[in-house]
Amino acid sequence: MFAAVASPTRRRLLGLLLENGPKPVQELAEHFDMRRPSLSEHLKVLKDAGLVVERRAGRQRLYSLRPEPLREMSAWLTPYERFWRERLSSLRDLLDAEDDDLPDTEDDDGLSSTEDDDRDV
Amino acid sequence: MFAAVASPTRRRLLGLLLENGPKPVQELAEHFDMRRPSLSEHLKVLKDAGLVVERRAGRQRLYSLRPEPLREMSAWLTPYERFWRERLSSLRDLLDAEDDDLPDTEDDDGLSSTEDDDRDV
DNA sequence: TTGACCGGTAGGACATTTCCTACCTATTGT
DNA sequence: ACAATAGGTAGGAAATGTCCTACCGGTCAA
Repeated sequence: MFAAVASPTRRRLLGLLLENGPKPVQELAEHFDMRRPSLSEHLKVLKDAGLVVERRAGRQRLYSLRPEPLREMSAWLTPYERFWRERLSSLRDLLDAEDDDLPDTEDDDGLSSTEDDDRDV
Repeated sequence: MFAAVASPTRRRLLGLLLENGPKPVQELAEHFDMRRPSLSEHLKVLKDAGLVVERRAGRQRLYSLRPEPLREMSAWLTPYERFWRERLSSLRDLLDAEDDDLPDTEDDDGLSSTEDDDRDV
């Protein structure tokens, strides 16, 4: 599922379905500089990932968005969100960079290989 | 960046850095059934995506998590989150399935608000 | 029924990813 | 200086991904 969303083409596809609702393949293909069978393959990947469902309507297939699998991504993200909120990471990056600017032997710190200490900001 | 996170190996790597803090390559490699150079390549991908930073410490390189780029993923997710919360999609899936099985029973009409924008251009 | 249309499948070309084994440089301890 | 250690780089093999052109079956309209 992460792999399905990793493709810019497929993210765009999901975006179109999100904004415009269910659409047949042809109409989706108009938005891309790509032949229709390739789009069909991308849609198959999305379907296998459970991100779209296909519904037959006459001679066309309406594809529509099914965002549930994205909850998994949202859940995966959560602890990282917490991390970047707790640590104010951009500031921490700055401190790390300055730390990197002191290449001399820092014998006062000991350079413990097992743990990095949580230092506040 | 989406591509960087698409790999299970790299997600695991990020998870290790999240839980255990900065680590040298060797110690990370112990958790994988993979040779060290391959891990190095995965770390390079993560570094190019801005998801980790490398800090030289003697003869080892400490890799640490930099979660900021994940905000982009979180932002991308937002409208879909809204979508799945608004539409109670799992219920909708059930109704769609029954609708597909019994095409003549249209006793529900509360969820058909999106069907009108499916029109040719 | 015949043709036009929608869209999936086959399979081939090409690029990218992912793993490996060698090999290299930089650092550290003796 | 020398050997050992940490880890990146080269380049090749195999697997996957992404595009294409054909082609095929299903549906609608005359």
